[in-house]
Amino acid sequence: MAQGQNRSEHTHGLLFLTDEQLRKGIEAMFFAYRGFTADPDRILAEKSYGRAHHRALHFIQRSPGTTVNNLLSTLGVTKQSLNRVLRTLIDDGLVLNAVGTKDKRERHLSLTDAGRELEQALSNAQRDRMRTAYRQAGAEAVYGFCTVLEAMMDPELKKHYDQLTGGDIV
Amino acid sequence: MAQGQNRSEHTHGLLFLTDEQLRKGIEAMFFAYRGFTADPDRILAEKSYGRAHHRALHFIQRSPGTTVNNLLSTLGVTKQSLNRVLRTLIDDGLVLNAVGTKDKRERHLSLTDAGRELEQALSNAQRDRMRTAYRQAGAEAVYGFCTVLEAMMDPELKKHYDQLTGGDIV
DNA sequence: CTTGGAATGTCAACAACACTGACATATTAT
DNA sequence: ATAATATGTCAGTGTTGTTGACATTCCAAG
Repeated sequence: MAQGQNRSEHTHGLLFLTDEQLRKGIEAMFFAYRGFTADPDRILAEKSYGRAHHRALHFIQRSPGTTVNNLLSTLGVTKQSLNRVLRTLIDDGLVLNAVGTKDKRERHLSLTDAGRELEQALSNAQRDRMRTAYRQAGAEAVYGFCTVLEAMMDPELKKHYDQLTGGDIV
Repeated sequence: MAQGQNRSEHTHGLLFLTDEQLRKGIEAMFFAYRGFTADPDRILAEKSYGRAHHRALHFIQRSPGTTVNNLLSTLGVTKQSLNRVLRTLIDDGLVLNAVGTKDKRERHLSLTDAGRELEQALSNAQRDRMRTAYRQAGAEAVYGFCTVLEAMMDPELKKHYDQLTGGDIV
């Protein structure tokens, strides 16, 4: 692994980046994302749910009472696509769909106890891998990890990210 | 962003990681991966190709003359799924399929000039974003980024990654 | 109060990309 | 000769995304 030897060098304060280094980063993203989703995917397969269900559960847990429209722009899919997933989650008693009190057009989404339970199981599996990777890599690496990822986001998505994370807790 | 203030602390040499920090990493992966694929996706949409075509082109470019079986285990899909994609790429004249000289059962895959051209276009788009993110984040961050991603990979996939990248060039 | 637009839900059709299972064909290894 | 390997293909299925169209409900502005 040649720890620390081959770190990228500065040239006039600008990073000198070879195609090789960039391709390595691209492949790292590809292979890591597979690992990132592998554990929850196994749980989901048992319950015949998919990754889309996981994402919905995750962001509803993260912002209880959120509206459909808000969830739509966070996930970046069409309402038809989200609705299919949401329909099964509501029918299966994992998600609650409450008509807004102030604006009765809006539906406020939240998790039921069963929903929280599944979300926890999925989240635990994913966080376990994350924790292991973080510990293996060390605090400095984790800081760099988040910094690069944030710089890779589309500005529009970065807004959602910042709103969710508070934009401060590394 | 509170640079450097809230970095994770050590406790007896072990990272102390809150659920919040882990969830933040999870969301960073989600939003960043969207950005990661956004630029090539736009090019692919024009040519009515998909992400699967991009992945095939990428890894064939990376290991010219690779066999179908090798590509299969790198991509982690079924041969039927890969074949569908490969079929169109061969028919469209982007990929060459050569019978093996030593073992005639094997097919060795490589890119044609047209294939190299498209791969370059896709790769450029993806590397541009990567380069911008890298420069924005700095050398230390890039090093940490790769380290965490590598720690997140499944061991089986890590092998492919190491083989491709030489496992040394950060 | 009527009208326009916003938020939501739903129907239908379609495409990409993954899966399983089964089967065929060379070719190599035993 | 037989078994195993590498590849290709057919058929069917499921998840997740897309468009387009249309209905409902409700808020807000004229």
